[in-house]
Amino acid sequence: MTDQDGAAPRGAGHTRAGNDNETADRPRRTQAQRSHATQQKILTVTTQLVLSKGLRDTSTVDVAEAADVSRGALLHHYPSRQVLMQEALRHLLNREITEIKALAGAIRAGDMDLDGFLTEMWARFSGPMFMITMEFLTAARTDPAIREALIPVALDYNHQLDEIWENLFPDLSGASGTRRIALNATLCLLRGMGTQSVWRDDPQLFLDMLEFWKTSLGNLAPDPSKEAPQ
Amino acid sequence: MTDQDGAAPRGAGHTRAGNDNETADRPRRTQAQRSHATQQKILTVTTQLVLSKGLRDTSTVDVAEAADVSRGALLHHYPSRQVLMQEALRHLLNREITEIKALAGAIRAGDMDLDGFLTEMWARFSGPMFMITMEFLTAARTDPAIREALIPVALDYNHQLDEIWENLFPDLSGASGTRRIALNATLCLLRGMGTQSVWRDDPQLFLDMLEFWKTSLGNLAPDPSKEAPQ
DNA sequence: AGTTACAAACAGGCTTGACGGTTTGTTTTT
DNA sequence: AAAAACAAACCGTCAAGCCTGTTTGTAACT
Repeated sequence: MTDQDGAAPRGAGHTRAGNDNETADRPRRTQAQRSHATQQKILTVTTQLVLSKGLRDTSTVDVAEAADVSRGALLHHYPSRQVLMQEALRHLLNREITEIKALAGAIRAGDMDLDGFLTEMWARFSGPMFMITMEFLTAARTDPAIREALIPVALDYNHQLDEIWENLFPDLSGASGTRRIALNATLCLLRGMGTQSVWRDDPQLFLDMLEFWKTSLGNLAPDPSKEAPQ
Repeated sequence: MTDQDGAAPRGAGHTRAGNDNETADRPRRTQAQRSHATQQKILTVTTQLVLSKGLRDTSTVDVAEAADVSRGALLHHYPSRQVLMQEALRHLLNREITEIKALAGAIRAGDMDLDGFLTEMWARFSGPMFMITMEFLTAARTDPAIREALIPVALDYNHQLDEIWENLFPDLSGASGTRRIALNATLCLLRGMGTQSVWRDDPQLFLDMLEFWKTSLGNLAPDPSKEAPQ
């Protein structure tokens, strides 16, 4: 929505001479550029529509109109609605994974602690990304195609968080089971809070829960007991 | 599906004598009985279809066929698809609330402790009821009608759990804030676990998370040894 | 020239709500 | 108590709208 592809006119190598008159409004991009720009636009618009209208109420007509391409063009790049939605999901989660990787970098560099990490994660789980994910997740329960597309990226996502968690709780290196459990419990809490926020408008309660959880986790790391080797 | 209403022939009070010949195959119910039976059947079948096909993929034709009534009859009782789904949601959650009340009774009677309660709740949040609820919850985000139907019953549901919680943590009577937060965090954890179970098949992990959380909650009650149920 | 990106029109299927007609139960009249 | 009038439950069909995927055609790029 923000970046119109027409705003990047790179009228590079004309193999063929002549027709300079078209350079004004027709940027003359390569095929790959055209394809990529169109596809990005379509996928972005698709996730936005899923956010605003819901997955099942987003038709290919809606997507084509919002992306300002013809339905023919849409079907050219994504031969069926199913493929379109699968790709939109992968696009969304892969983008999210790269952002999570940035977080991991900050934590490794010592620029972020557990508190900041949880705050950041809550911002994500109460934001648009999670809501879109929930649309797909709900659909995945009864739609095998969505489910198949969801599982690998979700596993990748969780794996990234696992690495982050390892840096946040180095003390638990022996009890990897406990760390895995604590991470997953934390994520489930966030997910549950995210779903609650759909119908419940009580930001303070959510912050309190986060604080409550942080103190619970705080008891994990430090001294109070030596963790058993296995 | 399993029970045909014709299997319960209650040819009770004939105000009018005569016509015994019809009692064999025509039970002769009152209007109210007919209505009630049909409506119950429709609502039950609707929730079952939402569970198996998803909310948006459940058409009124599906419901009519599965409930073994004509579409005309369906539209007579529920004048639009929207109303049907709203009523199905209320039906579902109200039934759930009565079951929760039974749990509350068991806890008041001392027949159930925190551990048992959490196990029971996890059984619910990983079962069909929660999955159906998730369908409606997801729809509620973008569908105001569903949202309006959801909020009051959800509040009622939470209120019932609040009373249960009060009996489970009598020691925290002073810090009602903490208790409320702990309850909601617990529910959010369960909800998150429920959503995870859609695509993740690792029962042991879920049990471990539950155990993890139980110990965390155990630290809440100041005195782990003695809690006097007067 | 040949491939790729895009556009527009079309056919088929599905869904929803409306409508007229039929059966079943209830009330009123005699 | 029987008949008649009424109301509610129920059934089958219909038109309109939407969505999907295909097909045929045009412009752009290599």
